[in-house]
Order: sequence, then structure tokens, then C-alpha cells
Amino acid sequence: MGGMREPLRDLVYCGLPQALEVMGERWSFMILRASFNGLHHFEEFLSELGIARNILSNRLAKLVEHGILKRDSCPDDRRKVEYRLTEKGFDLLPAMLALRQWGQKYCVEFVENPVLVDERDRLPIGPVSILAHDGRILGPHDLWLSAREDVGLRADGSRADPAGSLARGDVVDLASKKAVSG
Amino acid sequence: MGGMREPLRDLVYCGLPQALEVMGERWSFMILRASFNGLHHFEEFLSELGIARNILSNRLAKLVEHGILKRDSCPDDRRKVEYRLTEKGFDLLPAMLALRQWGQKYCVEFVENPVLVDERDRLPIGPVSILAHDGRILGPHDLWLSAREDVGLRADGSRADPAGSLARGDVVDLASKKAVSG
DNA sequence: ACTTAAAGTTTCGATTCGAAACCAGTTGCG
DNA sequence: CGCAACTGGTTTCGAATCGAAACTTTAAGT
Repeated sequence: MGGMREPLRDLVYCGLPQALEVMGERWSFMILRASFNGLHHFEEFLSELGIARNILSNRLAKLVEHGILKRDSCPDDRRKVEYRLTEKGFDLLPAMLALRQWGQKYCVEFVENPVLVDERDRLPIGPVSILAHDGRILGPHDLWLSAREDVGLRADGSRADPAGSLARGDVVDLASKKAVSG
Repeated sequence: MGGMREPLRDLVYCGLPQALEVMGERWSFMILRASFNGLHHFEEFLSELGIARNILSNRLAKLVEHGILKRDSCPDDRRKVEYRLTEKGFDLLPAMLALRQWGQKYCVEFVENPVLVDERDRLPIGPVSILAHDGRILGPHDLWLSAREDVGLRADGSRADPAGSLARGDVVDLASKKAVSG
């Protein structure tokens, strides 16, 4: 059997609700973006984002609590506090960019001016993409939801070598899948 | 000049706030996930997600309004209404997966069972990735924010051929960049 | 005609958001 | 030292949002 339905209720097994617990709150992504942009201080976030003081305080605390930002007081000026992205925080970049690119594609008519480029050749980056284990770019319709035991088991019965990726798996559209090959 | 700071306030130029206007609200991503999973009806979403009736109604309306879902009444049973993803909705898959993979990596200890695989070989997909114009996978530290006019202008003064991607650009960390090469 | 199903709407209390005021350590300066 | 200004908060309180439960409406089913 191929396309299964995911158990949506079993939140413990799914990364999405967990991710949304922090990042689903208003301003979290905007604060993250500001961090990626090199802002580090409370008053910087405050004036650049136009967020309310108490909410910013609350969000920063929550982001720190979840290990996305780390909070250090500046040694040179002990009034100041530095908020910096952790590795866990940096790992949200694909999600943030994907969301942003989507918004850019569908909701913004202007051509943006500071452009995100590859440091190597200074050419604009491409779209954030879903990759197969071998690096091919996958579209929404190239995906299939499979029972763990059936990983690598092709429709024709042959079995691919599950050498590569192992730990990462996900959600998906199976209505269209069912039609296509179920 | 290389790493610039993005104008965070000018929301019209940035796709992120636009994207968050819809997807930033509670439940939007969960509804999207359910849609990807093949749910199409109000009562399905209701029982699978455990969301309040009025909120679900509100969110579905907003998702439809923003062109992420389309709403059709079933011809066979005119009590029923079908909510289906549009192309615009499908295009949110990378953002949703990226978020989910992040949550999976950092917040969920269980091995998930229905695994998302490549339809071709039925092997688990890889992580959602930021790609260079030529397909190389880029990490958070391979990015640079460049003025539009300077696209393709390398640090050493040589110019890369900006043949490929043109319309897609983005945000980023420039504090670390400044240190590295500014 | 009566019952049930699907998809909402209404109502109302609980939570969250947001603007503004207030507060507490530092620091800079005369 | 004494005092103003700066930084990063907390408090307060009205407005908006969320959520559970009851109610409404249209369409099948029998």
C-alpha cells in the first residue's frame, strides 16, 4: 500500500505543531528576520519592527527559552543585552526564506532591492526547494507518503537502496496521489 | 559595497509580512497540512484538527480569500463543500515542510512513521534547502545581501554572468557577513 | 413529514495584543 | 558626588482574538 493518511491528531509525532508553538506566534518570524539582518538589541528590534514593548519582551524571552536566540549582556556596556541566533535559530532560515519567497511571488508587485545572493558568485539565490535524497528538485506532485517499512519499495515492487537519508521524513497531499497511483 | 541592511519597515517591499498576514495566524499552517494530506471538508478539518468551529470557519474563509484554497460545493451532495489547494496553496509546501523538518529535528524525539518519500524511488526526501542559481546547496553562511545593481559583482571585482535567476531574492544575516568580508 | 448531516453563525467568557506609563540598573558628565 | 539620559524591561488597562457551546440553515435520506 502506498499513500497513507497521516495521523494529524498525534501531535507528539509531528514537528509542525512543535515548530508553530514558537514560530506560530505573531512577530516571531519578523524578529527572526531582523536577527538574520544583524539586529541584536532590544531597542533596535523595537524601533525597526514597530512592535509593542511588552510583546517584544515576551517574544524575545520565548525565543530564548526555546533556544532560537541566546541572550548575553554586553561586557562593555552592562545596560545593553545582546540577542544572537543560535544554530537552531539559523536552521530556521530555509523556512523563513520559503515563506518570504512565497509572499514575494504572490503578494508583492515591487522588485525588491537588496537582493539575497550567493556569496561565491554574487548571483541571486534560487527558490528554496524540496530535494530528493539524490538532490533532484521535487515538486508538490512528486511526493508520496509511505509507511516506514515500505521505504524504498517502488510501485513496481523493486526496491531502491535506502543508503542515503534516513531520519528526515514528512507530510503530504495524498488525495491527488491516490488518484494517480493508489 | 556588499552586505547591506534591509529596510525592515518598508513592508510593501518585503514578502514576509505579506505571507504572515495569512499564514501567521494560528491554525493556518495546520489547516494547510491537513489539506496537503487530502482533507477537503469542513467537518473533516474540524474533527482531525481539534480546532473550534468558528475559528475554522474564519480561517477557511481567509485562506479562500487569499487564494490558497478554493471553495466549491460538491455537485453530488450539495450540503457538502470542498476546499482544495490552489497552485498558490501548493507553493506553500516548501515553507511548510521546512518548518516541519525544523520542528522534527529539534523538538520531536520520536521517529515518525508515515514518511514523506520521493514518488520515483520511494526513498525519504532530503531537507528543504536554499539553492544557488546553479543548484548548489547554500548554508546560512553562504549568503550575502547585495544591492540590485551589484548583483553578479564579486568581491574580487570580477563579474559573474547573471543569466539564470532574476526575480527571486531575499533577506539575511549581514552582521556575520560584515565580519567575514565587509 | 421527520430525522440527520454539513456547514456555518451567534454568544459569551477567557486569553492575548498593544499603547502608554512606570521602574530599575548603568553610564556619562559636570 | 549628584543628576540626567539610556537600555531593557514590567504594569496597567482597553481592544481584539480565541474557543466552547448552543443555535441556524440548507440539503439529503427514508
